[in-house]
Amino acid sequence: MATYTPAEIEARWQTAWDKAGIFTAKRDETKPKYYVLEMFPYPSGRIHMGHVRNYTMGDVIARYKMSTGHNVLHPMGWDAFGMPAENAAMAIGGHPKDWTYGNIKDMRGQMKPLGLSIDWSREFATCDPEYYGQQQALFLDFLEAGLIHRKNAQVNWDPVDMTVLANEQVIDGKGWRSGAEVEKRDLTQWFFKISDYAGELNEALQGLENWPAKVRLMQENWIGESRGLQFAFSTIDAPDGFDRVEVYTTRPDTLMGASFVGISPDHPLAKQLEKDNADLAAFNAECRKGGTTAAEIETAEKMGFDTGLRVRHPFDTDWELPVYVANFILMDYGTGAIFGCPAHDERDFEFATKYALPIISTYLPSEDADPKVTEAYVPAKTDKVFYNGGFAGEAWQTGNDAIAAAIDFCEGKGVGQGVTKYRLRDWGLSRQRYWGAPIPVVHCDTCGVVPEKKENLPVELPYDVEFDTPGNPLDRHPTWRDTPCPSCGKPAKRETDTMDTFVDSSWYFARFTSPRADTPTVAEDAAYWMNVDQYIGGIEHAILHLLYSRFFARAMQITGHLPESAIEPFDALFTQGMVTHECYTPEGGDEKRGPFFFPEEVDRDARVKKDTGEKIEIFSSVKMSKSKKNVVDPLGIIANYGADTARWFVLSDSPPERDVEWTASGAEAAYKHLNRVWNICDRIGAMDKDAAGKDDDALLKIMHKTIHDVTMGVESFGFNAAIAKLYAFTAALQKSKASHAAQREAVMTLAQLMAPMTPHLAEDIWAHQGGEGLVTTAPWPKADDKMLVDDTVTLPIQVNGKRRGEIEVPADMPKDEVEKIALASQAVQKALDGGQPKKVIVVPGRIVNVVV
RNA sequence: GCGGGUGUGGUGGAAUGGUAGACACACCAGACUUAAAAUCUGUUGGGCGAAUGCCCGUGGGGGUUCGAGUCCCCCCACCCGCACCA
Repeated sequence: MATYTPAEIEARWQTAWDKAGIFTAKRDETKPKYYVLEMFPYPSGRIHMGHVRNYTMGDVIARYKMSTGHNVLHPMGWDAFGMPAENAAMAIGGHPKDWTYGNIKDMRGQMKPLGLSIDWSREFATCDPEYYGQQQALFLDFLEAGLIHRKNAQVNWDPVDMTVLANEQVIDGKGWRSGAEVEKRDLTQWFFKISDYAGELNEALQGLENWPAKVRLMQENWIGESRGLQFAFSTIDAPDGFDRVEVYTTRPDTLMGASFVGISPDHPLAKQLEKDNADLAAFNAECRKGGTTAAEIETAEKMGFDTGLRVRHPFDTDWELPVYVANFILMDYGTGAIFGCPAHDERDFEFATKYALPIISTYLPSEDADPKVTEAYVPAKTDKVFYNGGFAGEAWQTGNDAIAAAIDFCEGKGVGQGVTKYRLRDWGLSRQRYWGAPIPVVHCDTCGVVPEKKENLPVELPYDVEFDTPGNPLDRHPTWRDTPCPSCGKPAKRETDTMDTFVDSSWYFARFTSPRADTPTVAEDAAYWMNVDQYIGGIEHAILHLLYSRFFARAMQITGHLPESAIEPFDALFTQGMVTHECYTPEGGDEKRGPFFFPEEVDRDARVKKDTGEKIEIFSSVKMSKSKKNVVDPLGIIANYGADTARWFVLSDSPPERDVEWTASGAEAAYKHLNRVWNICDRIGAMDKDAAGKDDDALLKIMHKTIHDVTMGVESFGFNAAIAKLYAFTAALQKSKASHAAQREAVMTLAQLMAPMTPHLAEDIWAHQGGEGLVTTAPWPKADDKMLVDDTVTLPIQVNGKRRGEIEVPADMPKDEVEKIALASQAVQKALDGGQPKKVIVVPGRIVNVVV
């Protein structure tokens, strides 16, 4: 008997697919197109199980769509710019470019054995000058269209290394290399005006019906639309030019509970006042220390500084409020100034308690509540509110009404106006780093900031750079910066900032439609292939990458690079879970700190380390990471079991949107199953072709049900459920005594249904059974509706919602007859005990419930 | 701090508001074998019972419903994101 030899089978079929060229996508107006895309990988140098899972899911969709008559585009590329390449250059020497391209070569070599249906002819890396040159062209077009502007922004500054740090390089407020306390610094930087599109991006979320609701919700919260009142406090004896302090509030209904005005340490007024106030200057400097992340700012202790300045309440000019500088107020949001209402805001309450400011209640939680405020009362939007002073004579039913009514009231009194604001900030794209796409502008002493001419693109990165000192090597390069001004021709300097890598990934999906063109896109190709029909990637990209891409699609449409129909570039989105694994430490080890052992170093069942016999501890499954050593190398799995086993396993055990735990026993089981399928094929091949069988119909009935269920499963990302059905079908086939013809039909259908998941094994079975051509290009099997319906159904009988028996009835029996039979059943008779049922619910084909 | 998510047997998980635990792992028993491995068959949520059966059970507590793992409210635990990581 022959045995299943995945290594040989897989290599053979991959060669066959290559020869047939079936994955090369060409425009074909006669077929419906289908564009399936997995988020492209960062070339770290090694594929991991997360990649295997992500690309296998995309491959299942791509192969399924191919067999249902679609013209499929399924490309792959590399998100190749970014810090790790520079870090590697600094840590181990070498050059980011060499490191990156070396990694790409390695990873491509590791991905090919997976047997993915990828059109490799479209492959590119974002660090290819041919790609980022087109990106620079887009930048220039966006700039001309007014979609990009320059302004100041804060960065993390390491005062010892004299360099800008990424958030992830700031650890506990200190630089990761120098250990120096990080400062916030202002730099002039480029920004995409994404905030101009906040309203539109927010509104269009509603049309993204095939996106997960949670991603839409996360984006909605991120954009953060709010309706509020913008108004000004007039100041008393303030410096020139600061007669008023503009504030924005979403809670104008609590204006009569104001007790202080707070401004950001970066507010112009704070900066003006600190000139004559050393203590305030010191306070502001303290606030500028620490990281720039939202989490750090919001969890930092609330600190304030009384500037001594006073303002007048807009509704009572005798009422004076102090102006504090406070560390929790962001200059980027609203006007950088707020009024504090401690009675109805938890943060303001904390602040007012700390600095002994008045706490004035305007609402009470109930009519007879104690008016003495011991904690902030924040009415929910739908809460009934009980008015307690404030705007005389105004009374509102709920918190929500109160806000809208307060805006009307204030506008009527000439105090400010209602405005809609967004939390979304403009997208800063400048990075003070080498390994990114150079921003194609020139700084000229005469002409100022001048865009580079398109014919001079790409502005290529110089290769001869040094990483021995921190900071941006482009700044130190002796000649690269020198260039004639594109406007006046005099000697000028290039900008040395490069683009955020999120820019690279914000349009790559469009580039795949014409990857070699000398314009960013080609109209006919973009029109044919866009949009991405199915996009697949990690939930960690739910906000930034996906929001930036949506903005880019709009910007590219405005500048003529994408058709209007591609304004939302991803028709359907699927966010898949991670691959996790147990962690192993020595006995008494720490779950978070280790030290850790690799899975192959331990004997899991004996709970010992293999070489030393040392006892080990097993900790729960978490995301695979190098630091925890809980990684399983896909290459090892492929070498031992083959790619089909790896593919089958990552699809089988968990729903795709959830995390999947990699277990050695699970992988082993997947391998055993594929062996079983192979053996069944082998057995059927050896059968007597003419021998009579029995129960052919039963086998074919299961077959058609499986076709139906697997088709539904694949269409709805229910891969794990589809695989469960395939297990059941396999078991039925294994036990079947049906005729050769029926069994052959069954095993060939099994191969077709498995083909998207385990394509190599499926091809081999198909060929063994004499199937025509490749199973990959064979049309998807169709379930025969007649075979799906059963003549009789088993209905559970419930009494008061508890299962008490069952009846078997013809599937098409009318409701009243079912009811009769149910009532006559032993279980119901017993429960009725001679009485009458109060109510009988018959759900046809489902259940009968008798209420007694 | 803010935002999002998850919670079902020993384990991963299944279940358009309609028989909770499909399918798989693990365990146990059996077949085959001199033996082991491989393979095949069967059992397996907990409790009570000789038994047709009965009671309990989807993180905890309430609610809506003829019927709730599923919908609503409150609570607990864990995970993810937070704008210069990709």
